[in-house]
Amino acid sequence: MRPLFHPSIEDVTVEAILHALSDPVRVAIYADIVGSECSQNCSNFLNVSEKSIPKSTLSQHFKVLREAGLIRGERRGVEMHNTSRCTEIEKRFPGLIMAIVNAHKVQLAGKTSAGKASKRKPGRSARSKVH
Amino acid sequence: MRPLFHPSIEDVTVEAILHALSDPVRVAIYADIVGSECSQNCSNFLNVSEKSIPKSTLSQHFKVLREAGLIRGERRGVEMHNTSRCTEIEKRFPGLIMAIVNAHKVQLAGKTSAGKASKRKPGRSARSKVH
DNA sequence: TTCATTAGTTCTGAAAAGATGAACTATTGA
DNA sequence: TCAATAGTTCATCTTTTCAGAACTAATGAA
Repeated sequence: MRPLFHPSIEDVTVEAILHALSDPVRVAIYADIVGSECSQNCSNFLNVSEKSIPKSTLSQHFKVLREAGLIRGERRGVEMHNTSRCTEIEKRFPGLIMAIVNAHKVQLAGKTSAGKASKRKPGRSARSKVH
Repeated sequence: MRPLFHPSIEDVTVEAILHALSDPVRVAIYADIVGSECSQNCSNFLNVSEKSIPKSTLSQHFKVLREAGLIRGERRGVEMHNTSRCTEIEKRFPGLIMAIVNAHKVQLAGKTSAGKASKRKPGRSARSKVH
């Protein structure tokens, strides 16, 4: 198996980052990786969306995130450990990642309180996470 | 001719914004519109890229920007006046537009000084603008 | 060792999105 | 009324994305 490609930070482009994060599944994945202490493997995201996503598609999504320079993927035995490269990117494009992740939070918050203003269900939050 | 569609600000999504700005031609157009006092019509952008862009393609690009909620297009007589909706978007997604536009500036700056560090040609800047 | 299992990638064909020339619409000015 | 201009829409081609099937590589059990 061909080793995974990761661009060096100076080759990372805004276009690629925006493109990668313009997909709802990919931002969801990325937000989870950024927001989690421990690294995450792909299978944790099989149900990131309403309908479950085929693993070939997930694999492609991870590839897009990797090749945009957003995450680093490391094979650890049989599974994959994905970590975010956000400190590197923060250096190159200050504020970019924060702004995007925040904007997404704003949007999600708006969605759940769509019908009745700021009254949210007491149940589990948007996506429960396995740590 | 069907009147132009503009989403109301609460229907604007991060995904659509990122997608719209993940295209080099579209960010260039958008940056120009944001950075210019007077509104811009489409034909000003026929040479926004190295090779000239067909007007059907330009028209599509403007449509994408409009429907993402990034710009407002108004027919004034025979031509179109495009203005940015950045203050609205700033309210909904604070810092987002700034971060993206800045990131793009960083990237452009890095490109021109690629060979010799921070020594740039004295000529015209990346794109000259007709005001 | 050998085999089954698990995690992920690659291949391939189908579906969706994007680009663009040609035809069209609407406004202006001669 | 007609030509010119600015932009849109349509039809077609190209590119990208999706997802099932087949494949690879590591692990653990027999």
